[in-house]
Amino acid sequence: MASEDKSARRRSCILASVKQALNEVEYHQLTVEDIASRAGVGKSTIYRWWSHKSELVLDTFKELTLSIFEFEPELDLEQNLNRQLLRLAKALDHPVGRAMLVVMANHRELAATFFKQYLLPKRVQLHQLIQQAIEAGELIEHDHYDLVLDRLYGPIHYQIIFFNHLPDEHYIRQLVKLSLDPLRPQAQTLMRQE
Amino acid sequence: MASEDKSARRRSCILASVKQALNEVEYHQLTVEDIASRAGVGKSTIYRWWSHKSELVLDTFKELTLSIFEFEPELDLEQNLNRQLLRLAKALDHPVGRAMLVVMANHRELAATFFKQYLLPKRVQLHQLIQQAIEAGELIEHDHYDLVLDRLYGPIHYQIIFFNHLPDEHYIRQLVKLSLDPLRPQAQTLMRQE
Amino acid sequence: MASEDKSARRRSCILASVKQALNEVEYHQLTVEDIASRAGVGKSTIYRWWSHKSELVLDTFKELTLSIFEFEPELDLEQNLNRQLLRLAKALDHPVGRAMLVVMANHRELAATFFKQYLLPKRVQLHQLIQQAIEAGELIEHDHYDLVLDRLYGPIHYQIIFFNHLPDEHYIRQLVKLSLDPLRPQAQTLMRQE
Amino acid sequence: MASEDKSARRRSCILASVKQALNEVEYHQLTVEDIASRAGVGKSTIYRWWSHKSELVLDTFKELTLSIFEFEPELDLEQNLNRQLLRLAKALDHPVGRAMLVVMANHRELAATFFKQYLLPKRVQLHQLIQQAIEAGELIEHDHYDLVLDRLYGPIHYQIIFFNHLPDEHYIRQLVKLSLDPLRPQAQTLMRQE
DNA sequence: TCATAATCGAGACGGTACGTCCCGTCTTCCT
DNA sequence: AGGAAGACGGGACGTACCGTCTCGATTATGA
Repeated sequence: MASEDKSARRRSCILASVKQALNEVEYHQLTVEDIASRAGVGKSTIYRWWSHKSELVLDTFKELTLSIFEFEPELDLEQNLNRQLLRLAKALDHPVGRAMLVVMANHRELAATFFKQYLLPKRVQLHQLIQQAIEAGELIEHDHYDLVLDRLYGPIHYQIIFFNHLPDEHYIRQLVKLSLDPLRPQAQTLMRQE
Repeated sequence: MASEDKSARRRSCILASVKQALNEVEYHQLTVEDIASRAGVGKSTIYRWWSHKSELVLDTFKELTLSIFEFEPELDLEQNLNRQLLRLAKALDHPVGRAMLVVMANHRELAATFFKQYLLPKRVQLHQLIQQAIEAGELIEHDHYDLVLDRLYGPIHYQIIFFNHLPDEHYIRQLVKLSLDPLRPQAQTLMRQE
Repeated sequence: MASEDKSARRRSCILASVKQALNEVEYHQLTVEDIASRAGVGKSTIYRWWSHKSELVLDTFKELTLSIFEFEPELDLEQNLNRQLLRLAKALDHPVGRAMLVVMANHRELAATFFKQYLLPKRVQLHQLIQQAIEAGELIEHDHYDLVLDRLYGPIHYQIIFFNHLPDEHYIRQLVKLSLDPLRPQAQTLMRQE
Repeated sequence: MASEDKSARRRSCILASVKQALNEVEYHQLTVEDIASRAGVGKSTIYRWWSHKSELVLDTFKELTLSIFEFEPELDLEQNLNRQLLRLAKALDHPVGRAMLVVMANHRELAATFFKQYLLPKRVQLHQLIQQAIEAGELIEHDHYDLVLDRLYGPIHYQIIFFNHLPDEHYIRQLVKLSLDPLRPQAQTLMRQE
């Protein structure tokens, strides 16, 4: 229906305005009024769909990153991890990602919901990929999956939040390598590498 | 001198009020006026010493954690790491730590200064400790110190910010073990453990 | 239109709150926040329409005195002057008038604008009335209109500001008489009166 | 005693600083701290002698005008009035005079005291001068002394406060003439003049 | 084809915290 | 011992946005 189209177009126009605004100012300088006027929309239209500024930002982040978390079946696990973590790092370092991190820090309840509904599933996908590799005999079994994943995700977030610095490709490749090598069947001679 | 004493007492009274207030509300509900009235102090006194609410929170975190980052010379590296990271985790999970994380996310410039002046030195200490272990032959040499440290610090911050969850002692011991084992001279049989 | 009505009602509600507040405290104790809460209105609503507390007070004085400066065509010049100056005196002695005088003294630029736009026109009206009397032959011509008017207005303001005292009807009648008598055609025997 | 000297010097230095400051800013921008630093004096020294900023300003006005209200016995009444009112007008138009007027408007109680103790005596002197002229047969008797005086003082204050304008010599001479002529024994032909 | 309803922009509103300013007091330290 | 220097508690200021609410103008529909 025409009106749904219009609604949808308006919605993405608003999210685009959030993105545009965040390219110019940080989250705590972001105003709903500014977003509304950029989108040529009334403030009430925004509050009809999002109950808070923070949710608006989370949704913008979602829209922006929906496409980047897909696995490439033609690539192997390591390559997929490299690709994925690099994309994640870039998304987090992007102004919208920064804003999302602010919201996560600011609003614990909102953060919990967003994490469970959006971020956690991505993590689960990755977990499953590793699980498949184990079943395929490419990786040995172990009993600290969470740690393995945290040691992939954690350093990247840490670099961005605390060093204020986007990890480069080399950093990420090394990170993935260090995480996977000990899990390989012939892991006896690891750490002699590079 | 008497006046310095008084000043110092007032200062710590204010910081204590911040801590107390953060035990009741989150950072974004924190009010300078509330802090002032808890401390029995005028708002202007606070703004005389701290230019923003955020700096006040960072200072409170500093005061709270000054004592926890000392190494125990009688313990070995692994034990020291365990002890230290557990304390760090607890500090970050504490309301004041949470607030500090919000400030870090919110104010990038302030965050950069705070990190360089306060957090980074702690990290450097830890780095030196590892370096000493290498020179003592307890650990082998390698060339990705940053990664090693990020893989200690990152997961802890990640757990707290995203899972909203204080890592327990077991998690941390495992984290440290996984980080150190590959660096030990007889690393051939690692990953068979527990 | 409904919205204009509402706006106007809110406006006069705010002005009424100013008046009410000034009945209890003097100008320098007057608080915008207090006015707002009396009017059941947010501080921002006040600042949306008036840029300073002082303008708010001037407007309150205007509203209060709009109706008192009309000439009564059935009365003669002297009676009109008596009536008018008495009303003026009462308005100035009223708490709102006092506050207006404070603002006039305090903010010279604001005072100039207010005087030109509001007070001066009233004075001009009075001047024209005198002029008409001259043309009607009731008063003789002369060449110091300003002085004549200043000698009517000046003493009243002076009494109120410096003697802190509302001139009574008798004072004003005498003031008017002394000002008009020398201007009457048969002025030869003046000052013998009363 | 030396210390009294010093005290007195400090006192007049403070008053001079008030005057200097008022040459640069209006009363409501005047700060005690600024005065203190101009005078090279601590704030507490000021508050030791004056309980409020407003009293300080009134005292400054006193000091500035002490000398201008003396009658010149060699001049006749009209000349003395001219001289005196011109000086008064200039004093009121001076920044310190303006500030005094603000204080008079702002603080009614303070104003009452100041008026009774300082301004009223001057007015009484003038009244006595007129009384002497009556007794000497130069002026006729009448029964509205207050009005006569108010019609001298009032217009001058009115011009300064409302027209924001220092009355010139001509204005004042005319004002005095119009006030005195009707009181002269041969007052029959007045108002024909100039 | 026109009334009638729904939708939306514009932006005013009550509210709250901000960070600033300056008051008049109080303390400290130097001379 | 007294005074400059200036920190202090207090409190109003005027600003900035929040999230809510009201109002017409603009569409979109159904009689």
